[in-house]
Formats: sequence, structure tokens, C-alpha cells
Amino acid sequence: MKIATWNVNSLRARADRVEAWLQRSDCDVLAIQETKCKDENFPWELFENNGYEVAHFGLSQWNGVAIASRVGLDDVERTFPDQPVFGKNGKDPVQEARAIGATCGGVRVWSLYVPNGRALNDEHMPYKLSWLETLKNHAQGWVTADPETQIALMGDWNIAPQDEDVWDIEYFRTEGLTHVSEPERAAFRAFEDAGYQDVVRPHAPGPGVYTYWDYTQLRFPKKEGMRIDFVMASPALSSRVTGAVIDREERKGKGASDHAPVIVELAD
DNA sequence: ATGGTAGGATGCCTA
Repeated sequence: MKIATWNVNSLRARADRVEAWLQRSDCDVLAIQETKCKDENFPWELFENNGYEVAHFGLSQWNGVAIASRVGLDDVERTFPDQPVFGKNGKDPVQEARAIGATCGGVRVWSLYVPNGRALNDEHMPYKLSWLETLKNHAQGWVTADPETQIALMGDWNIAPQDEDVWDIEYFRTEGLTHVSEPERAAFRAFEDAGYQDVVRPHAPGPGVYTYWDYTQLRFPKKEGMRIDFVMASPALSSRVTGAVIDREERKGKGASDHAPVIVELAD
């Protein structure tokens, strides 16, 4: 079985790319982030025509997460329990469309779009950190309750956990940028402490291996990227992993998302 | 030279 995660940065703008990728990737499950649409604009037939069931959670033109599967799609859950709310200037707080879970082929899959902190002193940063801590607390509880449970927390984490996960850590430090700060990295490590493993890195080691390249500044041709998309697997799922690939080819050419798909292969 | 790109309810906000 092959499971994958991909921040597509607008499903409607990327429909042809996503369909072609589904047809050539041979993936059984795809966790999608940044669909950037509501259900009424979701391209349901794209998935149905290619043999996938799909569940979507989108509230507006922002965020939006989905799971497509050809090995079953059961017990769909929109938002994780107690998912923190966010409201600009404290107004109209809402649980944003950043998490959807479903059971696919015996694996509890979560498609996650972790909030972008924007800046170290921005109000989005404490939101990001509490969002992660709340998710971690529940994820820890799921494994404690059933040590054999197979869970994949996958998506765009908006964190570069190690210095090698950005092209120039000194640039990030000098500019005071997000994604590499100690609180963000501690939030990521907390998932590891709870038993979840980054199952891609051992099969796609750095340095210089990334999942995201900014559209600006010629970041992709200059190989200046970031590793911020992860598949964090519970212990029982980790032991099934036989390989992993970051599909850097998909970042090439006109009309690419700024993120590459990340694929994990599981033993039967 | 303080730029560049790409998406969205586009002439501004988000990444």
C-alpha cells in the first residue's frame, strides 16, 4: 500500500496536474492540503473518475483539506477534538479547515495543514503552537489507548525541524524567520516524544532534500527549499514502512504547486 | 535594484 501527502495550493488551479499525478503515482491514499475551495466548488468527479473515494473539508477560499482513497474511506472526522479556533483581532473565532481524518485500508489517516505562524511575534504563532500541542495531546492519547493503532499524521507542518531542512539556516536566523524557531521545533519534537516518527527522512536523507520551494526568488532552480511536509507515523505504522519518496519532479514546469508530493510505501 | 511568484471572494490578502 502507498500513502501520500501533497499540499496542492489550490485544487481547482491544479486539477490537471493532480489527475495526471494520481494516474501515474499508483498511490492508494492521498492526503491533500490547501484545496482552497468549499464543497460546492470541489472537483468530486476528478477523484471518482479515477477510482478514488474522497472526503473534503473546506469552509472558504482558504485552507481546505481532503483525503482520497481507493482502499476504503470510513469514519470521516472534520477537525480534531478541541482544535483551537482562530479569529482575526479576536473576532469570529472559527475552527479552520485544517484537519480531516479517515480510516483507509486499516490506517487512520489525518490530512493536516498546520497554521503558518507568519512571524515570530504575530498572533498566528501562539495559534500555531496551541494547535500543535492540542493535536499532540490527542495523538498521544490515541497511541496510549491502543499501542497497535496505525496512524499517519501527514501534511504541511510548516516547521523545518532540523537546520539541514532549510537551504541556509543562517539566513533564517538573521532574518528572524519562522519555521525554524525553538518553540516550533519543540512542538514538532513533542510528536516524536509521543511515539510518532518521521518515516520519510530515513529513506530521503538530507542535506539538500526538500518538499517545498518558494515560487519567488528562483528558489526551485537554485535548489533553495525547505523540508516542511511530513508523514509522522505511530509505532505500529512505522514498523510497516518499507520506503519513501519525495516526488521532486512534480515541482517542475509550468503550473506546479510550490510543494512536492511525499509518498510512503507500506508492507502488506 | 529592497525586487521576485502564484493562488484567491483580486486592485489586496495569503503563502
